[in-house]
Amino acid sequence: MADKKSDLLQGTLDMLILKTVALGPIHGYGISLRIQQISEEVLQVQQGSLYPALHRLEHRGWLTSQWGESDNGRMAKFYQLTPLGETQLKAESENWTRLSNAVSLIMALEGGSK
Amino acid sequence: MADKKSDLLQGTLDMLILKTVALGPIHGYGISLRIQQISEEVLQVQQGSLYPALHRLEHRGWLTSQWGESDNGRMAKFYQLTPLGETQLKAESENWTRLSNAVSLIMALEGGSK
DNA sequence: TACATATAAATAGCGGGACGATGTGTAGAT
DNA sequence: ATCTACACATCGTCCCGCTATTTATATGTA
Repeated sequence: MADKKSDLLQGTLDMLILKTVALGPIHGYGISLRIQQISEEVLQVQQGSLYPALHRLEHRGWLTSQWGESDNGRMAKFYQLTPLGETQLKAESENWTRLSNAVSLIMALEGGSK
Repeated sequence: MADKKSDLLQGTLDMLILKTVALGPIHGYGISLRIQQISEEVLQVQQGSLYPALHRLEHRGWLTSQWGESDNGRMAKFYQLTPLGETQLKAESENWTRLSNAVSLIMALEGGSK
């Protein structure tokens, strides 16, 4: 209610996933752990956000998947980036830089109160 | 379709409005112009996003408004920040810094494609 | 043995919010 | 007379992240 801080910046999840997968094939659960670790526990990807997002990205042709075995011998679905996905990642990355810089321009202005 | 780049980073609109109003009383239409100008035409606030957001913020007690006369002698609703709004702006601003830095951590990683 | 925790995937339902489309009205410029 | 800019507003849609829940296996521990 009122202020409900999200664990993510809305709209960045797809990009974060693509970027993480771009580092090398990895399964879904691993993606969420990696994002959390690299962001120093700031970003947290809920499973209810993660899996729908993965299906979305696969459905759009940015990712492909195949079942394999994880480190501890469990079945897991491994994702990897398609060429299309690479293009998309680049586009989203540039868009992020553009927009976040623009936001910073506003937020850096002097004059809080009065 | 497929890629539909937004004019904003989702979730930042409230903060941008609060920040813009914090610079001094200003009317709605003026807010959208200011954000556009300061961001060097990168950020564009659609009217269909702007006015609902203003009402939302006012309803939450972060802004107050009163009718007045704009520069060119037209009627316009001028908004100003409440103390509560100031607190909120500060909170959202800090959250933005925290999250956007975290996103940058991920995006700055080496290794795009193998 | 039983239980808890971590790993791993998935879906359903909800709610917020940004957008496009549309509507109203005035003032100034061509 | 018409077009553009100014100024406010609402409606419907769609996207997407969250909570909650389910299913299942492996490891560790009491």
